[in-house]
Amino acid sequence: MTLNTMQQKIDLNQIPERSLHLFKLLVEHFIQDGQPVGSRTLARDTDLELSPATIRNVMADLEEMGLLHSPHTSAGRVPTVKGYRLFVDSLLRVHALNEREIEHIAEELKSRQDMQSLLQRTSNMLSDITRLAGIVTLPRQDQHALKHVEFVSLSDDRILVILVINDNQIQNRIINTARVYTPSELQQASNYLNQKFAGKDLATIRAGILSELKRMKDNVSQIMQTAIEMAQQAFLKNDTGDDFVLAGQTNLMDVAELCDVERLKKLFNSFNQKRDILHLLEQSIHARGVQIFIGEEAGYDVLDNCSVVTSPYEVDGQILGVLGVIGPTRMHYERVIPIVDITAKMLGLALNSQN
Amino acid sequence: MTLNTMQQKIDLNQIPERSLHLFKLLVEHFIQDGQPVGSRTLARDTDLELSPATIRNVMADLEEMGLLHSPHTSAGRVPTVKGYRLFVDSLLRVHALNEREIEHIAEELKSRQDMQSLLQRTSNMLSDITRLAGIVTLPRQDQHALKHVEFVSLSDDRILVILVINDNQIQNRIINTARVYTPSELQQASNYLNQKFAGKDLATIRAGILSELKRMKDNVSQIMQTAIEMAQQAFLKNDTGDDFVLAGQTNLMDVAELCDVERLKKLFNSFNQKRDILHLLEQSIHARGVQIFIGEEAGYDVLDNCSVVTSPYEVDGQILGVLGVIGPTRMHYERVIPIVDITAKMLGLALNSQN
DNA sequence: TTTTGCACTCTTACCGTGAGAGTGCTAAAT
DNA sequence: ATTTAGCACTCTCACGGTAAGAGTGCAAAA
Repeated sequence: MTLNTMQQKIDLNQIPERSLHLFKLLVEHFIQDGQPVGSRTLARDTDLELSPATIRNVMADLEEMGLLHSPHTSAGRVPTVKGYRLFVDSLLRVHALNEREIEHIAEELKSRQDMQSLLQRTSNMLSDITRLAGIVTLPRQDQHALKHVEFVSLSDDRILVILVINDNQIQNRIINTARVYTPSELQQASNYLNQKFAGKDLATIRAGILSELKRMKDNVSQIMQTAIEMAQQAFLKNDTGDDFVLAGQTNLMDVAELCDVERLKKLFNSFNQKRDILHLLEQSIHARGVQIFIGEEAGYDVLDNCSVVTSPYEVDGQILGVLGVIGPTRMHYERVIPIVDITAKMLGLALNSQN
Repeated sequence: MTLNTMQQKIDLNQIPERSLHLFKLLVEHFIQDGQPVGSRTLARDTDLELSPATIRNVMADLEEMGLLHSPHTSAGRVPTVKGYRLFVDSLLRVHALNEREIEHIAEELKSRQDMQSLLQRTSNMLSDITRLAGIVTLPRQDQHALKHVEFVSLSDDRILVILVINDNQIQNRIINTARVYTPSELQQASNYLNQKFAGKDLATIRAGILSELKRMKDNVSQIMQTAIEMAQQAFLKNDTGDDFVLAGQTNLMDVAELCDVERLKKLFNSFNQKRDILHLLEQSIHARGVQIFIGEEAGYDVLDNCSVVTSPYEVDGQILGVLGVIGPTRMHYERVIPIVDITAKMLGLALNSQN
């Protein structure tokens, strides 16, 4: 399996077979142990019978093309971002996971719980088996169907709204009201709303509420009026800010190239602010299959030296969200990619079986 | 305001006034800039007209008593854990917060929302104004009153249970059932349970359910049976593991004495596992007022070089949980202590006003 | 086109040195 | 009996020099 290219600046045919082979070897070597790779090492490791000098020439060419880089005169070479791109898009062959691993993932995801917990668990699992940071976005709820709405009076002017969305997502909100509502009013209101809106998606419901409000001037049953008053607040778009779950951040502290407190702090802060990471993830929500962001390619400089491997997850062909893994550019892509891929699929299945 | 002592190994009267004065000065100096403090510096900074040599003698005595420590021969002195203890318990005078600060805290806490969000917000605020890590435990729910229970059918064998506890805490659980329940069955069951158990605390309810189960053999109305079946699962004790909210961990990355990736990793991991931290916090749940844990005093070696300042928060005289701040032993106690103190009180007020 | 040989560069670890900071001790001063 | 001055001592830290090692690039030979 070879990944489809995202941006193809390099013409594969322009590069001799042998150079590509050596390049691939070099990247693999570097991913393995993080040290710049020199010509001697490479000569020893390949079955091509070549002298270090020849390999030096090849490496010089590759450097010219912008695929490699020397930290300094007498260090070996290290892949550039462009180099990683080429490697990942055209050279890498991922291993299929063995059955035991697949089994393990399936096992981990099959428990029957609400969606939030399931996603949390997925994130944990991703970080555990990759030893990197796992990330899973919560689904946008707009396009999903309301299953049930319920009101509970908390105090004179505070009402708890419970929205059940799509059979497995539960959302609680508290709304403040201008007057006291009796339990039976609330009961009737929720009956009315459930009858009218259950099964519709939230965006539609919001629109529906507005049109009801207009009609209300004319013929107003008391029940309807209460219901609509409630609903107006209850269905307000709320950006919880709680848009993804992250796990295993501490795994990143083991990675040598990120092992600088300043850098780590910036990275962790951007995890907390969520904004940048969210932007990045949104970019991949409509990609088919696994997508890979390398280093600051995407323009977020906190992600310097980091790669993000993502895949959307879906139920019934509808994309709900994105999951993936954040780690150093120097990660074992051939292992991480299929893990992300399979996990996304399994999560889709797990969510589907809940209906 | 002087804090009451927790363990008093040092007899204050055994130490000359002057030594105490110098000791206090030294600790304050060290807290200020983190460098070991030498005799010259101290001689310069005090208004006592003493030569460095005299001060050296005093310092030697203090070291003898185990209050100070020299990193090496020709460094200045640094407080030991025992030294901090003395400082915090007997020497420190905390500044009252100025009105602007109190105002700010009140402002931050007065929004009317559910308890979980309020606690999250409190934690954030603590970390923001102290520039350290803020922590707030979620209340143990056993002793609190059930306000309302509600069942929603999700699919044939899955039912959503919504528990409203104490007017402001909401808990969702999903339970699996052996057979299909109709909506009206669920409705009747919840009516029954609400009528029977609303206002009682969860522990009592669990006990009540057991005794109902026994009685059931005799006279069984269908409704009751359903209700008790549901309730049995619904009120199972669940340790969510989600027992405290932490904020501002990244603030700890600025602290020089923790600025070692290994150490930070251990610390963050213990935050994630929650167990140790929770144990520590539980120790202070029945203390009156602010309590301070210094370094590995409490036996958790991840907290080496860290102090934890806590205070329980309460509503109507009943302690709900604990909040506080985690930072380096070298923190500005005279500022942090009143912040934690006031925040706990304000949080109590904020929670109270919700009823 | 590939290889050999070689000079060159850069990093890293190691060592020795000297300045600076702070100590402890002894003897003198108050 | 304290306090102080004087002084030798110790330890850290920053600096510079050196030598080893790794890897390069280039020119000339194969």
